[in-house]
Amino acid sequence: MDSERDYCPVHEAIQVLQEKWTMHIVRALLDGPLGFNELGRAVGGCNPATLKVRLDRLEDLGLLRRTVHSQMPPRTSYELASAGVDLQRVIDAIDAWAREHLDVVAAPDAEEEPSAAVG
Amino acid sequence: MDSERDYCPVHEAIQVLQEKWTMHIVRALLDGPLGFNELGRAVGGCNPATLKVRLDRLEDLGLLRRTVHSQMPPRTSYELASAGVDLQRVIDAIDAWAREHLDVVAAPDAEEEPSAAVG
DNA sequence: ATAAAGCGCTATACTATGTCAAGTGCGATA
DNA sequence: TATCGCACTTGACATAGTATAGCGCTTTAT
Repeated sequence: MDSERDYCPVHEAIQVLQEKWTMHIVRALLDGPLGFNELGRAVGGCNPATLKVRLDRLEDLGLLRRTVHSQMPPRTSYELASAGVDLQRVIDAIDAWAREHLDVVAAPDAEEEPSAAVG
Repeated sequence: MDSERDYCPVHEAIQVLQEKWTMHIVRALLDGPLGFNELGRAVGGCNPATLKVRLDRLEDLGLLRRTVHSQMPPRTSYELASAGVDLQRVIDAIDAWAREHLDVVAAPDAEEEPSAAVG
């Protein structure tokens, strides 16, 4: 299906980023490495099954690194690789957009003009 | 659940953007208004049921505008509102990231260094 | 010493989300 | 005249995500 048209990296990127929890995971890890359960909580309660699947995929794509510190008791940490860190730009863009447009939705005050006061 | 912690627009934005097809829809509409089926095809084959749900939500959020040109035969067009157009930044960021990092995945050539030749 | 909690998962059974196919009523095209 | 295409809607289905429990072990609390 994808391979029929010429390969489009943006399309591919969107496919990855739109999976549930993925962006939250990236965002959480931008603040520094976290353990498995810790990360699950940081993103707002992702269940372990899904979390593992996402993490594996992101590791495969080279966006993050998994480091096992000890088998027993289990201790692992997940940390963004440079390709993952570069997603900061994306998160920042979303952040900027959200502050400008979603706050308005939350507080229906202005209608058309974003006015000058944002930051 | 969300309302327990203080409201976070970024989190909210991610919730919207991570729904399947949403970013593809926005991206497609950045090139100009499209009809319903046309849009479905442009995003790569979204089914009408999901497409309608997304479109309604995006309209609710004020990201796009739906214009009915005629009831019978049906003719409608979907067009980004200014809040939607502003997502261009987000798409651009994803685009830039994807070109730098996902192309490497598609063409396993270099390993660590993205080298100088990208564009 | 003993009990409870927590780590990083995995398995299982479940719900929600997204998909496919068909169908509507009419006008344009073949 | 038959077929297609428009913008959807409906309902049966497949897939994606969720909740819960549990593993073997260590640390902390009692």
